[in-house]
Amino acid sequence: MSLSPAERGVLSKVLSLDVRSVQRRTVLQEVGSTAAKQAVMLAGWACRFKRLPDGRRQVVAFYLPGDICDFSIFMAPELDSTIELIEGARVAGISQAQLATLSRGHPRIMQGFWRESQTAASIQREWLVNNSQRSARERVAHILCEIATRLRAVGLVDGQECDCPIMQADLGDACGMTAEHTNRTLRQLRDGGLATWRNGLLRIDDSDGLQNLCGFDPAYLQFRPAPQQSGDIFFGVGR
Amino acid sequence: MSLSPAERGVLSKVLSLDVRSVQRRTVLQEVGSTAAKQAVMLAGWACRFKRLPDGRRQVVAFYLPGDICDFSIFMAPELDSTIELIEGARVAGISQAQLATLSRGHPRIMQGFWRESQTAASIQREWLVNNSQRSARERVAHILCEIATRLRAVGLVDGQECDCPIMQADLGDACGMTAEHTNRTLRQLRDGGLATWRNGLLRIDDSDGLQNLCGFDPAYLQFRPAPQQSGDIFFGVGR
DNA sequence: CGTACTGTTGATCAAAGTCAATTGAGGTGG
DNA sequence: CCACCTCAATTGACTTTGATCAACAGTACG
Repeated sequence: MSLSPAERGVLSKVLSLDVRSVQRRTVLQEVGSTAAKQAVMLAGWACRFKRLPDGRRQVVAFYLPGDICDFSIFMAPELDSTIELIEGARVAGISQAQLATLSRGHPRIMQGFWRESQTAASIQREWLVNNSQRSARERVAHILCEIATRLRAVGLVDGQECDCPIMQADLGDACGMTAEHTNRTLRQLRDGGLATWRNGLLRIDDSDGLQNLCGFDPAYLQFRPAPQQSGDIFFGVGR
Repeated sequence: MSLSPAERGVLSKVLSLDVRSVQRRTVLQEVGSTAAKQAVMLAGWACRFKRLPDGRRQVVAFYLPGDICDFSIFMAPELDSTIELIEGARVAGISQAQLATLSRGHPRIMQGFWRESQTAASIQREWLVNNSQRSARERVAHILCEIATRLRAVGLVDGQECDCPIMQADLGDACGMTAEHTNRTLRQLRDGGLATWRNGLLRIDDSDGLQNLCGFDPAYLQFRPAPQQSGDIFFGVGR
C-alpha cells in the first residue's frame, strides 16, 4: 500500500503547514499531558521515556526522521510517557482538525498512519525481547543494528556511517543498563571490530559480525509492503 | 466512548458467529503465518511470545477474557510472534469480510477496537519498563498487580482471589527471569504476606503492600473513558 | 506403579550494578 | 590565550543480583 502521487502531495502539504525547529533536549510532550497535536519527525532524533518515582528512566522508543511520535496520542486519556527532542529536530504538527479532514478525504493516508503505529508496536515487542532475554553485548549490538537499519531505510546512512546524536546514557536507558556498563559494552564492540561510535557518529565496521552476535533479523521492522488484501478491510479507515 | 445498546448488540452478534473452545496449550497463530481471522478472547487465557533461535522465549503479552489478540493482525505482512491458548479458552473469530462490514456500518465499534490496540501498546511499554528497570521482586509483584487489576475489570476477581492458570515458567518468561528465580521470588512474596499463588489460584493478601513494593499505578491500563473529542476525529474510522 | 511434568530448594558462578575517581572536550569569561 | 567550569565518557575496585547446574518433592495421569 504505497501512496499515489496525489496522496503524497496531500501528505507533504499537511506536513508543511506547521513545522518547528526545536532546541536540543527540549520536551515535546510532557507525561500526563493531553496532546494538542500529532507530531511527525522531519529531521533529527527524539526519544520517548517513562520514569519511575525514584528516578529510574526507561527509554521506550527512539523517533528518527520519518517517524510518527505515537499516533495514538489523541486516543489515550493522557500521555503515559515523555517525548523529548534530542538533536537537530524539525517537527511537523498535525492538528486534530487536520486529522479529521484527512480521515474523511484521504483514508489511505490514514491507513498508512495506522500501519506506522503497528510497526512501532512490533518494534516495541522486539525491545521487550531485547531487554529481557539478551545479554548486555547482544542488547547493544541489536539496538545498533536497528538504528542503522532504520536510518538506512530513510537514506541517512552514508557507506558504513550514520549520525547517532544521542548520549551513552540514553542508549543505556533504552537497553536497561547503567551508563557505565553501556560504555564498557561499547568498548567491547569497538575492540572486537564490530562497531565504533564516537562523537555522535556511528560506524558499523562489521555488519555481518554485529548481526550474528545478536541474531538481528530486520523482519520486525516491517519494511515490506502491506498485504494486498488490506485494501478490502478499510481498517475503519474506509467509507 | 462507550457503545450504544444497538452497537453492543451488533458486537455480540459478530462475536457469536464463530466461537471455538480450544484445548489447553494449543497454538492459535503460528509465528510467520498470515492470520485468517481476528481472535477475541471470550473466556480463558492466552499468551503471545517470541522465541530466539537458541530457544530463549519471551512472553510479550497475556490475553485475558475480553482482550483482542493483536488487532493489527491483518496489517502486518506476517506474524512476528506466536499466540498460544493456555487454559479454558473460548475464542471468537472475526473474518476480514466481517471487519470490513463493521468498518463501514459501525465505525464506533471499529474505533473501540483501535482503542483496545492502543491500550495494548501502553501495556507493552509498561512491560518494557518492568523488565528493564525493576528488580525481580518488583517485576513479579507488578505483573501480579496488573493481572489482578485486569481481571477485576472484567469481573473475574472474587474477593482477593482470581484464577491464574499459567505456569511459573510462563510468568518467568514474561518477566525475563528463569523459572527457578521466579519460584524463589514468589516465595518471598508469599512469606512477606503479599500474595499467594497456588494451584492456579492467585490470592492478593495485601494489595497495598504489593502495590507499594513495585510502585504499581494502574493508569497505563487506561480504564477511563476516552476523551470526548475523539468522536470528532474519526481516527480514520470515519465517514 | 511408573512416567512426566511442575514446583521447590540448594550450591556455585558470572554478569551487571554500584561507588569512586579520572580523563577529555567544549564553552565561557577574564 | 588561558584558567576554569561543566558535562560526558572512561576506567577501576568491589558488591549484588540473578543465572546455572543439580537434585528432589509433589501431583496427575495413563
